[in-house]
Amino acid sequence: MATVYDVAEKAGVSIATVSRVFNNNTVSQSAREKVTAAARSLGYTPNLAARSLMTKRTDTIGVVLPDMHGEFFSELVRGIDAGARRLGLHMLVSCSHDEFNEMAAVLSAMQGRVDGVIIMSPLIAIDALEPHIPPPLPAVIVNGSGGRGLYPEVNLDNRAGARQMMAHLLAEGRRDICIVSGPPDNLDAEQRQLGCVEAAGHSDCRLRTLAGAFTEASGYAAGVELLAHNALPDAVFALNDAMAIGCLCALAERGIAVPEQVALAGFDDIPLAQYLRPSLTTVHVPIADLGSRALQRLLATLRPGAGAATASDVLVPELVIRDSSRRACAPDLR
Amino acid sequence: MATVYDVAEKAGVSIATVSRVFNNNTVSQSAREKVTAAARSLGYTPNLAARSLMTKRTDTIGVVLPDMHGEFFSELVRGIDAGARRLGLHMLVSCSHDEFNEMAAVLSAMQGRVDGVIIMSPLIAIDALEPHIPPPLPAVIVNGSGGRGLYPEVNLDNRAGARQMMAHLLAEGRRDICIVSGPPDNLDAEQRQLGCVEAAGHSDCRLRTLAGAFTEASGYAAGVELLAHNALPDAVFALNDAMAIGCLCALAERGIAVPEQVALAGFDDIPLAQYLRPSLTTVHVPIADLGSRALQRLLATLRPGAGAATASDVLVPELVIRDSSRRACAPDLR
DNA sequence: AGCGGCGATGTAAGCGCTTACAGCATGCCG
DNA sequence: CGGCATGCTGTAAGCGCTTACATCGCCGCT
Repeated sequence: MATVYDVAEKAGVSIATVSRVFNNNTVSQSAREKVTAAARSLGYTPNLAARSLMTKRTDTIGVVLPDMHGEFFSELVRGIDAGARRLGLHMLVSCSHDEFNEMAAVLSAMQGRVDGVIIMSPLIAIDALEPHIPPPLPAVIVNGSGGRGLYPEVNLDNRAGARQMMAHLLAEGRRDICIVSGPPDNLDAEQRQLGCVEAAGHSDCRLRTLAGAFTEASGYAAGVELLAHNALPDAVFALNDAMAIGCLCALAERGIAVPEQVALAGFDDIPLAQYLRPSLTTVHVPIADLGSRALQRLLATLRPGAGAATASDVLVPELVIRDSSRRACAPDLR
Repeated sequence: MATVYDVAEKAGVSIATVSRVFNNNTVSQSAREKVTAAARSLGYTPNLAARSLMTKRTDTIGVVLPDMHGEFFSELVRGIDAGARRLGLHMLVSCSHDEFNEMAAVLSAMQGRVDGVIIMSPLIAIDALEPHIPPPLPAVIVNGSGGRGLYPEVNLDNRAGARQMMAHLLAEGRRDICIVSGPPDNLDAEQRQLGCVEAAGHSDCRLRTLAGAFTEASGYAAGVELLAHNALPDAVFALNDAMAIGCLCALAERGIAVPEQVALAGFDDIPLAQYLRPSLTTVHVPIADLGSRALQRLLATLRPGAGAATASDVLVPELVIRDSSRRACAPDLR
């Protein structure tokens, strides 16, 4: 590999000039041309390790995810990537498998490789995690909670989303609602459930809960369970779309008509929610926005004064009403 | 940040000893203990930039993806991540948006940040890309084609998968088959289509093609198109599951019974394919395997002699027959 | 004509680390 | 008891880069 010395020699200038050319500092036009020509002919690329040794920057941001399953994860990364690319930043991605020790390990391994990290941690409470974030490392928490304000957070208002959905179901006249919950200790799941309970509290409806795990299989199981006891509710609100799909499958197999006999609702608005039969009523979560917002926040701490930090860091999801919950089900022919 | 010097001073040893402790070289037990104690109390972490400056390794591998949409991408990354973690490697992820210039830019930006790259490029022909891969950078191509053997490749046998599916549809007695194709220039799509044509050639069936784009929306549009002309085929083979779902939606809306009137098949076997009504017959693609296989391959070139390089680098997908294509549709009650 | 100022360039000092090499005990051999 | 292999440890030389500081023309000014 060619170094600054090789380029300097070939161009007939000093290494400082070469370096300045690559860092957009003041260099005469003629010198700049000589250097670029020499660099090209030698196939020179600055050694980034050496550079970050001097500058103490890596131009890389770390992304720590709970897991890498499904739509949700890819959307988030996409949101972050879009912004990062524009700013010439790279993305170091790792996942913690929702395991505390792994999380700590990942974090300390990122130390020195990244300028900052975006941590998504719906399962692990942030305050337990904080001591494990290497102190000088700027971090932004996405979708976590329980932080003590040490790090900026970007959250989704899961509770508000759940309340909206409940309000909709109640407005449609549903009074016996069954929630299919998320995995234990999952913060998203907890918040969504909380929202449901809140909304139900203001009404005269009956609310039951069935255990789920945010997977299609668990939704299916919940649907089967529901039918086994011969006590079909008015409406089923699965706390994410994957479970709603599983549940829909179980209901359809047994010939239960949705939404005529039971209304069904999900949460997340994954792309194909609208292509199910019946199309799925759900809560739209702007996942990619969550990612790009987190990046903005991180950059605000990284390069103070650069981007105006967004005022709010709570995104409110939006109710999407489709066929699976409509009383008068006029087939939507688009 | 503490450096080797600080640790050395605190531990009463030389910096060489400190370094040796962190690189598992021969150090006396007593020295090792003193150093680890000092390091811990100072919160010392080796500066990785400095380390790679010396060792010329980054312990990071790059992953260049066409895009970051959906299940496919996340599965692939998951497959790579799993292996990388075990080996203490990091993952630098970027995406090229299927754009040639972006791809070249991403690749050159990775230069010096990674020890090798895994490139997935179903749209951009490899031989055009090769000149843009920085020469000293080991690379593995996933799911690309047109390479001139400069880099190892890991491919999926899309053709074989499509042939299997066609054989199945023919065996079920379908004779008027409509393919919903993928986006133009997409290699996966081309191979799958080729497989279909091959299989049809050996039979007396009629084969038509409708343009698609691997999205739910394009599948839906294809379904609408099919119905508009009042010329329903025996079977629809969408070249990926997303389109099959869109198509199923269109058919269901018009009251077409699947599989009674039309058989429907997809390709990919995304997790929820089995939770559709009817459950979707498809071709199972071991995406995560593709990723981990690529990683193995990359490591074989990175650390010669380490892992026995896998003999084959073509994965054959597997036919998964579900309800959407069965003649006698006994509802599968699981 | 001489001088202050300014922009372009070169020199050299590190950034924090690994590692070749040398030095120094120690224990064993003849 | 001297000599030598052996095992730790320290010294110092970089890895390739950025950047403070010094240098040096050169211009425009009085």
